[in-house]
Amino acid sequence: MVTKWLSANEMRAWRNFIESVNIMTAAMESDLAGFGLTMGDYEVLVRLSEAEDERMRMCDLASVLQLSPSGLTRRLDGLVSAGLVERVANASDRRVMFAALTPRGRAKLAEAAPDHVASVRKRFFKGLTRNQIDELGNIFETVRGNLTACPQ
Amino acid sequence: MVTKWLSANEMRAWRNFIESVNIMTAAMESDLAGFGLTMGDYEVLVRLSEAEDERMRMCDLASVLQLSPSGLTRRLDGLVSAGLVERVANASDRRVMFAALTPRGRAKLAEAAPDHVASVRKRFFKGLTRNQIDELGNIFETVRGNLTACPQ
DNA sequence: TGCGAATCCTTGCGGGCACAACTAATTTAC
DNA sequence: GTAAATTAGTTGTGCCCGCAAGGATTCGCA
Repeated sequence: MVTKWLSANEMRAWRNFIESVNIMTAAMESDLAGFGLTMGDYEVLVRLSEAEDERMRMCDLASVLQLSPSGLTRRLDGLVSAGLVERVANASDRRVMFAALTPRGRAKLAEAAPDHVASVRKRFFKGLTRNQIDELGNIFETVRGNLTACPQ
Repeated sequence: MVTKWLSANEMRAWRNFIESVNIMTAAMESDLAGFGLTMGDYEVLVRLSEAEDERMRMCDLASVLQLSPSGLTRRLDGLVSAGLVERVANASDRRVMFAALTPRGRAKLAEAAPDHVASVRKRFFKGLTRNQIDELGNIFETVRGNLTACPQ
């Protein structure tokens, strides 16, 4: 089979994308470090804050966070010992554990969120037009759809 | 200071972007695993193959790969023991080490590249129009420029 | 020339995560 | 109704990486 290499414009898009992701994640990670949170921690707090009763089953949380079961267990360990999240057993199905936001977790998220949003603006949206932002939404909706459609 | 939260279209762009990155990197990592390479390994081989004499100074390589010095040392350890890269001392400045592609490294890259390109098409470009790809190049050129302009 | 500062790389250490194996609980199938 | 299969979560192990410290070399400037 003949390989169809990337065209010049594809290569430009791909390289700029990959390098942006690498640099941006490092920068945003360090932006959040001042609050004693990693981006992974922050994601957990956001997801829980948006969930019904501010709690989610471990497996659902692992799924949306794109994390292995063991990875989530360890990430939660840190958040639990920091008092931001607590584990809650479920009486009706004793296999499952809920991760639940604590008042301290809610407060920590409220404290960090404005800074994080500013970080997203500074690192990502700065200099982009309204049309470009809409187009980004379209493009990555397509990409995400493809990825979930053919998972392997 | 009043927080300027993300608008609906900004939130849509950001979420789709983040989730796409998470899922895509995992998928492409597993695509490459069949060749015994991680994406990090592959990046090293690509950079070296494009460099003059197929070799780069460790610190330059670490810089372009967005990697700490120790991280690069360890990543090279694996590639060296696999025989894909070799360390070459520099007589004129004995502090520096070169990472140099070996014939086996060149062959491994040639072997894996077609599959990797197909992976990029399948995971990223699939379903995007020519205009969207060009716009992606523009957008992430802006983003990358911002990131390198204000490193912290 | 000589000594302190800077540069380059490696090593010790610890954190974060995946895989596999394990326990516990629930569901399915016969 | 019970055994097998499935599901949920944790733990052991190992890899990858960053930070801090250290050793070697070179540079800068008096």
